[in-house]
Order: sequence, then structure tokens, then C-alpha cells
Amino acid sequence: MSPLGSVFPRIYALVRRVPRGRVTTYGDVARLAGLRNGARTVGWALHSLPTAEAAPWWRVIRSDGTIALRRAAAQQRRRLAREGVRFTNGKVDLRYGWP
DNA sequence: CGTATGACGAGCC
DNA sequence: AGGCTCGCCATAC
Repeated sequence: MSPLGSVFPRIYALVRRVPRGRVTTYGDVARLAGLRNGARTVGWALHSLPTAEAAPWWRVIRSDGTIALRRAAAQQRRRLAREGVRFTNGKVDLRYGWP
């Protein structure tokens, strides 16, 4: 439940706070948005982003450091790599985690 | 208003 | 370690 407004806009606002070169997880964004177990809701929200650049969706990954996208995983890895985020055998080093 | 849908996550083999 | 199951929850229809 959201006191004011729907949840998606708040999720987008939170994702926009993730700095370049850092990553966060679906579960973390959900908790920051006030959802105790809303990781899937965050995934749904990012999946339905109005425009590709409305929020830095590529900085959101799974809790185990892997990429959640099925079709565009390579593109997400490329975007992250361009920001200096390193991968260790398919997983993002969680020391890039944010906060 | 009930059912289905995910870019999840934790737990259990 | 890697795969499966089940719970979760805002939306879509």
C-alpha cells in the first residue's frame, strides 16, 4: 500500500537515486519503497518503464548479483561495464552495492 | 471483483 | 553449486 500515489512512480524515483557505477537489488528497492516483500513488483515496474531512459533500470540486479533480464541481459551488462561495474564469472561484485 | 503475470527471493533438496 | 518450489504483491484484464 502506498499512502500517496501509486507505487511505480516511487520505485522510479528510488532507482533514479542509484549513482553511476553502483547497483542495487530488486528487494532493496522494494523495501525502500515501503514494500516488505515486493521484489517482484519492482521487476514489474521496471519492465513497464514508459521510456528506456526514464530511470537507470540497468543498475538494478538480483540479490545474488546476477542479471534478471532474459532477452537483453547482454545489453545490461554492457551498460554496467561502461560505468565501471565489474563482473566476476557472471555475477556483479556486490561491493558495488548501493547504499 | 477474481485470476493471471512477472526483470524476485529465500529455503530446501 | 545449481535447480525447484512456494510465497509475495502491485497491476493488467
